Amino acid sequence: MTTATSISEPHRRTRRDHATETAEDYVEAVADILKRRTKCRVTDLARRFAVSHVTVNRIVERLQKEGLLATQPYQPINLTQKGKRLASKCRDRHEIVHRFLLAIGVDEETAAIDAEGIEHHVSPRTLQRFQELTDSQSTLTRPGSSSRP
Amino acid sequence: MTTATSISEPHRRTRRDHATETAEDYVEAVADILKRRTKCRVTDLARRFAVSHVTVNRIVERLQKEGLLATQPYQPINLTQKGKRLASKCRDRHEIVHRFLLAIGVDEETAAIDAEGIEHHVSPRTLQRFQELTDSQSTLTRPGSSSRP
DNA sequence: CTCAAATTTTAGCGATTGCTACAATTCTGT
DNA sequence: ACAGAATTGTAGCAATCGCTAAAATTTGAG
Repeated sequence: MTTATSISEPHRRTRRDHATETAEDYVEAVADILKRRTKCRVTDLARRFAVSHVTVNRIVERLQKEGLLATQPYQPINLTQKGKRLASKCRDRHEIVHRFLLAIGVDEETAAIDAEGIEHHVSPRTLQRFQELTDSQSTLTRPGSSSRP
Repeated sequence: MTTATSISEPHRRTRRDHATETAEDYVEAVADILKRRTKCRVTDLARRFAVSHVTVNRIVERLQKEGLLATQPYQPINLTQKGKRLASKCRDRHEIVHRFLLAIGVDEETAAIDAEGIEHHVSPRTLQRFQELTDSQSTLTRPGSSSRP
């Protein structure tokens, strides 16, 4: 074993992974917005992510090239089939994480925030355990008494 | 509440947050390497993160400007007091997440990988629940029991 | 319809992180 | 001590994401 300290699998190529996270956040957001309103526009995404519309525009452009989003100049944004599939997967994963956090006694607001950050880093195996433990809500929900409101 | 759709707290300014994650990963790595060997060098970090030594070099330079790392040209890398404090905090958090994943029945390898990704996104409150549930290892460790009730 | 408002796009800047190629320095074996 | 190996630093490129300013387009009010 030449360099078997503990390097192998972990430690992602951050740059690429961050771009992937962005893609997931965006398709998830577009899907969510389309569920509430009739169309999703650059401005909607800019508000949601609290960034400028210019930033959104460029990211949408990239995701279009990657075949996740579809749009025409000055027109609303739609999901491709590929985008819909990814959005659905992300949504499921997101909800499992969110419900799990609630199940172990994390308050609603914290759970919402943490789920956003955690969702991209949960492997299928861990996700499955989250799911199982949320379903069989054995004795998890037992925080000394949920925090103070 | 002007725009209280559900935007407020979540959704970080990714760029800044990613830089912060990198900082945490690096001080944590430097601390870990210094615990095993006598000194930490650029090459060690390049191997660990599977990136080129050039990338490491530039990041070390940035973290030095931020007062987390200390080094001289062509010399090994050390942690400043501030860097040590951050590394210690990250290490604790990392271990809590890791142990929690093991406690809920995730296999060792998956737990190691996921802990790396999750650690940066766990709030103090969620971390506390992780800790509490790991300690009181009630009925968590029960993988494979996918029996339907 | 027409003109102003809202929205979207383009141009251009900076920061961070990835790379290769090459130069500079330190380390090592003889 | 010295030459070659290993390590570290520099130069310069690209991708992603953040911004402001200004141009282009669409929308909407009168």
